[in-house]
Amino acid sequence: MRSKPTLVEVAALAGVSKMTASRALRGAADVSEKNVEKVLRASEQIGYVTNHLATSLSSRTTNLIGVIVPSLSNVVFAEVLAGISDAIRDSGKQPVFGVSDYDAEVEKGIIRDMLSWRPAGMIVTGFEQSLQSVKLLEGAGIPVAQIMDVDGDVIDINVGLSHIDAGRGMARALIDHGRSRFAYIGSALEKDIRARKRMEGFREELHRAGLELVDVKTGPGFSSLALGRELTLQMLGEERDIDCIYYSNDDLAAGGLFAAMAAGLKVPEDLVIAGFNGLEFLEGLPVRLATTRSPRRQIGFEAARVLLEAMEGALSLEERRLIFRPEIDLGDALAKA
Amino acid sequence: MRSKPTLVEVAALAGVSKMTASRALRGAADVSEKNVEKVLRASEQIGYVTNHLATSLSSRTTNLIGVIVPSLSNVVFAEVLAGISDAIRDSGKQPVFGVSDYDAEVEKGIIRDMLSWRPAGMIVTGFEQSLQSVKLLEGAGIPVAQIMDVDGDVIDINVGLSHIDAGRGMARALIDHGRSRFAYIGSALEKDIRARKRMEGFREELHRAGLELVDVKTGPGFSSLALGRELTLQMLGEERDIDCIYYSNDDLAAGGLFAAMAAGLKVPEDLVIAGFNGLEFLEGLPVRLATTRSPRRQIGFEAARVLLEAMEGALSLEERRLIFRPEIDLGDALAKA
DNA sequence: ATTGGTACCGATACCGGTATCGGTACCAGT
DNA sequence: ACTGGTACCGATACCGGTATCGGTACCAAT
Repeated sequence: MRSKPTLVEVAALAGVSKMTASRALRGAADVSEKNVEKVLRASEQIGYVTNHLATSLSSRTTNLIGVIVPSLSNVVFAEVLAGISDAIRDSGKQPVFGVSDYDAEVEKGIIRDMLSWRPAGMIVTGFEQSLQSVKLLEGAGIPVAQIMDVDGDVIDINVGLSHIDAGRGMARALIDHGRSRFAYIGSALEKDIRARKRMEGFREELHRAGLELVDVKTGPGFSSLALGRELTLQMLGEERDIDCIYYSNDDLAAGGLFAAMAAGLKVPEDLVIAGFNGLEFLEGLPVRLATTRSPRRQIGFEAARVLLEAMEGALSLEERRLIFRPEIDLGDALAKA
Repeated sequence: MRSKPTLVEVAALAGVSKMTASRALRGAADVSEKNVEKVLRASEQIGYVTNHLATSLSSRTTNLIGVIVPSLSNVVFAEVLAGISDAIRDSGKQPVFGVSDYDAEVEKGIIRDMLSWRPAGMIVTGFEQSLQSVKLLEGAGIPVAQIMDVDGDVIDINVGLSHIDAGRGMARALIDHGRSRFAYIGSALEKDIRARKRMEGFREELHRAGLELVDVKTGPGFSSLALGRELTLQMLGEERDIDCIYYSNDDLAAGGLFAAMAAGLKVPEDLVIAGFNGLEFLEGLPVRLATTRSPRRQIGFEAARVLLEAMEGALSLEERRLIFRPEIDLGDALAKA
């Protein structure tokens, strides 16, 4: 099988040196119009595709940006990735995605793999990197952004929101709304550290108000409607007279809504249901649930933007931190306060 | 900034030639135990990370597999990617993801970018590649898998299901179930070719039974609960006495369910709602909707598996085709037939 | 005619690895 | 002592580009 054409072949066809061909293809200066023309035509004709391996090795820079998220089955991260893509669209940079599955060991492997391609920058989720991962990232000599969370030790760049605050804020809002018998339902808290932080913030704020969680139920696996429904049915069956349930996310909360409906409860009158994320699908539900809108797309966008800037010139410490304030929305509960 | 350590530095520290260091690190033969030991220790000590750019350029092979999906906000593709990851986990290969946003031009750009890294194989979604894309892929001299769909011109490897058949099958099942006044609700049909194929298969089968679509509504954007709800409310408002709506996917269908509930209709007794995909979240809904289960994770897995095999040895034509039969599930409608 | 500047071009030396091939050392067999 | 085989090692030549630097041609100014 004939292998792919190389630059020398293009150059030969165009009747110039490979150096001139290289310049022409890159749109560099110091090439005559005529030759640019010839090279482009030659390149087109034999279907030349640049070999980035050689380019990057030679120039000692790549256009790669490594991005690691914990999951893709969660739309949240799809939106983060979309934000990142938006931000780097016209930069000539190229994102490379990896999924860690909420596992620090897996993440370490991905980081190693990615660094072996000498990316120009890295974006990782949260602060749960293993010590080795941190060392790898620090040693890479490239800008590194940690996103989504802000409660942790920053390696270099940090863009996100405080999940502890998010939990506190929701608790505050719900207390102000007049609720008093709170419960919590979550899943995979051992892995989803940010969900746990929200729960802890929530509990803390309750505590400050002299309240506590009447009941807590957690289940295996990640956010799923069915699990939320299941756990909620169980909880409601125990007749603890709960008037508000905080869920670790919107998916579980929606499942909770169906459970409440099945149990004949009015939402939000009898039971306020609060989730987290502010996912779009909430708008299609029969009831507007309470939630905290996380600016996930923006987080992706801004993280990538700052990363690009950091790749250009030096940024000050505060330019490397971006903290978003999550927006609390009580949904239908607000109207009926 | 000191740049990353190279192989020669490892070799120097270990007191061997870089060739020996190279062999030791790769676990190749022809190196004494003693030297392997020394090299490994030296490598560890200075934190050596192999430079894949050089490795791949030199060896003229990469461990990269390019994967292009149209969207990530659709869980379906997240699951496809998960299947692919599973399949190549222990192969030493590394997936690289790209998102085309259902745009053939964007896809072409991504294909170019990916090919410039000389991947060992490519996986693309559907058959909607531009002519240029096809030429690029064919010229790359690597195995190429087209997934999800099977109704089209195959470049090399094909793993998926027939969406036309899926549409036909659902129509057949619903007719057999006793429904007769059908409507269709979909979104972004101009871009989502597979959804359109399902619709056409559906319509065709109705036609064969002497029936037709009483109403068709489509909206902008992609699958969303809110849109499904909206369009369904509109449709129900027109009082066309519809007893079954086929949606382009489960998300819209779920929105349709809420609309039906809001309109006081009993599902599935008064109105059968049918979607597509068999997403997990259906299990959390108050009613089991009708749907077609697409084996998306398997498709990803098998496509990657066949791709890997194709990279090893030659595969016969039929080994390069895998057609899954979608499984139709009428949900609660079945019980109440 | 000489000088200086500008525009353009190509030879050469890498980038950081691996393929290849020709040693050297050492031991077994005769 | 000589031969042949095995185990191990390193020099060298690439892979396919780009950085660098030193030309050459040509024109304007002196």
